[in-house]
Amino acid sequence: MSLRSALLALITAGPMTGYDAAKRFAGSVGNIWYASDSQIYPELRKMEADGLLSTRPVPWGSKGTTKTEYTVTEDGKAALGDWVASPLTYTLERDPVRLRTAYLEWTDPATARQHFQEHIEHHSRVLQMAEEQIEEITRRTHPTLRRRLETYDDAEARRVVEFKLMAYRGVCARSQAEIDWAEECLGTLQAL
Amino acid sequence: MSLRSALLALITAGPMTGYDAAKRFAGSVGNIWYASDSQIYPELRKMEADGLLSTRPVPWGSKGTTKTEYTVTEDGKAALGDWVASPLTYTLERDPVRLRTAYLEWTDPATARQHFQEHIEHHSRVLQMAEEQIEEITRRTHPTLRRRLETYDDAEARRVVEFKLMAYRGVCARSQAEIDWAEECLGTLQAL
DNA sequence: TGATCCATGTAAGTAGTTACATGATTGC
DNA sequence: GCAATCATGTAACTACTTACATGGATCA
Repeated sequence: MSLRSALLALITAGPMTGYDAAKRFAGSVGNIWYASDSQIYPELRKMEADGLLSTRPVPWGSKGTTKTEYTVTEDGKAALGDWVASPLTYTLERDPVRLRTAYLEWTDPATARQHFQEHIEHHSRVLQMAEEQIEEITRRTHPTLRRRLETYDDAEARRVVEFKLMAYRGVCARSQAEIDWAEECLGTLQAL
Repeated sequence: MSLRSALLALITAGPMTGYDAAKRFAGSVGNIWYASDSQIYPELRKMEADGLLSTRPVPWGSKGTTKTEYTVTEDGKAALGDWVASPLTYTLERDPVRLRTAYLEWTDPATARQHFQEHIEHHSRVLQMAEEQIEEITRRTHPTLRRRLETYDDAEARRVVEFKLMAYRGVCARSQAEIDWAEECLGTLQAL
């Protein structure tokens, strides 16, 4: 139900169409919980069917065509509240990187080195993304956040901003740890 | 195909029955790539069908019953080699903890605090598990590793051990980073 | 004789992936 | 007139989860 919660949380920032939701998703929550457009559209419909979202057709173009605008219902807000308050279920480790690392004796040193280098590159990209988000959140230039903050007073807004920052600081901390680890491994590899 | 690779890697330590594989899995690779018994048994059969494992019935009990012993074939070893050498595909972030964190304004401070405390508890357990594994690997008392090392000479064995250690050091580094992050968040929460 | 291993699954369901599919609109 | 963006999906597949199911062997 994470996708559902992510969408619910996103749309609490304000009513938006499916397309708009998909775009905003990619620029905000999607950095933390990735979902493809082909997952988002059907999920929105299911959420409407379940009463978490209400819809309103809004005209689009000149030919009388419409697009669908979604708004979070009271039930939707309640569901979001339930979700944040429910205990997280931690699934047991399932880590492709560590799995690969544990059996690197089955390849040559050059390939092993490359494995760690790619890990560093990947997490450098993630780190950069997270730092950009932190920047936009701190300066409150992030479009979706901006919209969300309109409905809060100053003290509440500070709280809202702080939680978003915590999340991305976590992403940074994690990626930095991954980079440090991979660099240490590269060192050990040399010595081997 | 990670489960398949994990099983392949496990059974390169030496021939084992399905039950034995499931038990050893839980005590070794399973710490890095969890799988339930109900996933393991059918996968072993599929791997046999695909020629990665060969089987031999071994008698069990007194009533002429048998259990199946699996051995990695040459094809299986080749597949394992291909897998370690293939580039890892990094999927985009999908992080339930960060997702939850980003929307903690939808709950009360006490629940928010609990969220981070549970995170710390979870990662403390993971950290402890990884440290235990490191201990057993370093002292070479780990039963599956011990069996694996029989087929290697001293220099190779050192290399094999080192990769296992790298993997678990990664698990430690990650969990430690998670704990540090959650503790920092608890601090920020107080100040809020 | 009862608990605890040993031994091996199936069946139904959920979540997510990959690839494909289509047409209208706006701005240069 | 053409590209980019707006708008919205479906279909087939893979991986994993949850819950259930069964019976022999060993040992106190």
